[in-house]
Amino acid sequence: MRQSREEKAKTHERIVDVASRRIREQGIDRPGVAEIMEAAGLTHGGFYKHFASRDDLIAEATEEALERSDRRLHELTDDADDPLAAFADWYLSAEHRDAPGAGCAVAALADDVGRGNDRLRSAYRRQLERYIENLEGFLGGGEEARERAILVFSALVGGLVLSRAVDDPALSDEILRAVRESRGS
Amino acid sequence: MRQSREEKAKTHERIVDVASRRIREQGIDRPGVAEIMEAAGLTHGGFYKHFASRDDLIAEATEEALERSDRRLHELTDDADDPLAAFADWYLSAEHRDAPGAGCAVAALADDVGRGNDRLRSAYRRQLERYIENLEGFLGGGEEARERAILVFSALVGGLVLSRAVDDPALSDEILRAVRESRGS
DNA sequence: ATTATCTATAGATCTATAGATAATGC
DNA sequence: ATTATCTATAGATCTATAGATAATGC
Repeated sequence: MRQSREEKAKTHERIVDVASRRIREQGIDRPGVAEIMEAAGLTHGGFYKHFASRDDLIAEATEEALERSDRRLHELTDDADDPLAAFADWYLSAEHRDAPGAGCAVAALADDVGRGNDRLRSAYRRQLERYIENLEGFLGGGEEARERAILVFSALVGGLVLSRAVDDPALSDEILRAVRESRGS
Repeated sequence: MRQSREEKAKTHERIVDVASRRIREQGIDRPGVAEIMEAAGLTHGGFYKHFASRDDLIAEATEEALERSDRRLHELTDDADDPLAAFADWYLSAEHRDAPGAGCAVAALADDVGRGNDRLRSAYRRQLERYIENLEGFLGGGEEARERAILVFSALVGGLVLSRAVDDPALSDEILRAVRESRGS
């Protein structure tokens, strides 16, 4: 059942999309090649005609997840009156907390990338820089805007990962609320 | 080469110590039973006389790493004039960033615990509550001290994990400095 | 003829167990 | 006699490859 070249490109994309979701949900180490291929509607044997290795897919999937995070930021803020509020309210929402597979890769993969290879760390740094630049703009630019942007984004990431790790829903909500309402001030 | 009961208890502790360090360095999934036992100076066969399963060791090692984080906080702050500054300065130091295996487990294991089982999440929540209570005290108590404690700790955790994940040393230092100097204000 | 995917499997790695060994402790 | 650790290995799982199949595209 061979597909056309165009179909193959779509298949490739589908594998990367599935993987980019699974690694945010399960971490970089857990999802196996067979699991990812099955979720993409394929058998695992064909995998190596698309990727040189599992590591290669993970790197592509990480890059895709990070770029998707950037597109999300623009969707949320491009037309917003108060872009910082729009972004922070989504970032620290229960919806975002409860759907890591569709959420910010900078938060979901922070610890994994900290232990990862150069390709992962480089993609991660590029996306973090984009986040910081955007927040800097939201904060009006000026003298200490970059420093404040870094502080605000650190609090958002920290609040989100903490809210996901605790087993007490009330505490989890409290964390989201506390960081959201202060908005780093 | 049998050891005494007392020796066995020490061996058990040594295995847990090694594991608590390795999981902070490599993540919860990576270090294998054989690797941990070898680092503890043992062969892997004896492992199951100490633990029911690998999961069981990981849970004990996570609990140990979290409690160690609490002891560290007290060492740093019990005699400090400005306990918040003493804690934040260590938390966001290059030394802490560069030695995750000996550092705060709440940061090193945040994403892993978010994907983990109830035992891990429960231990994590208990340690996070202790951190918050202590920071609340450092902030002088009062009306909004708890909310501010949550905000400050979120920024510390976020700043640390971001500084570890990026591949640019200058940016990494900048993140530590930005969050440290603002101290959540 | 080429190639995208499938079936089948080799080889490596990892958890867990079985049985042997040798020192402890009743 | 009991038991802490060791050697050896079973069984499962995972990455990667080989060869077959069937549709594309020169």
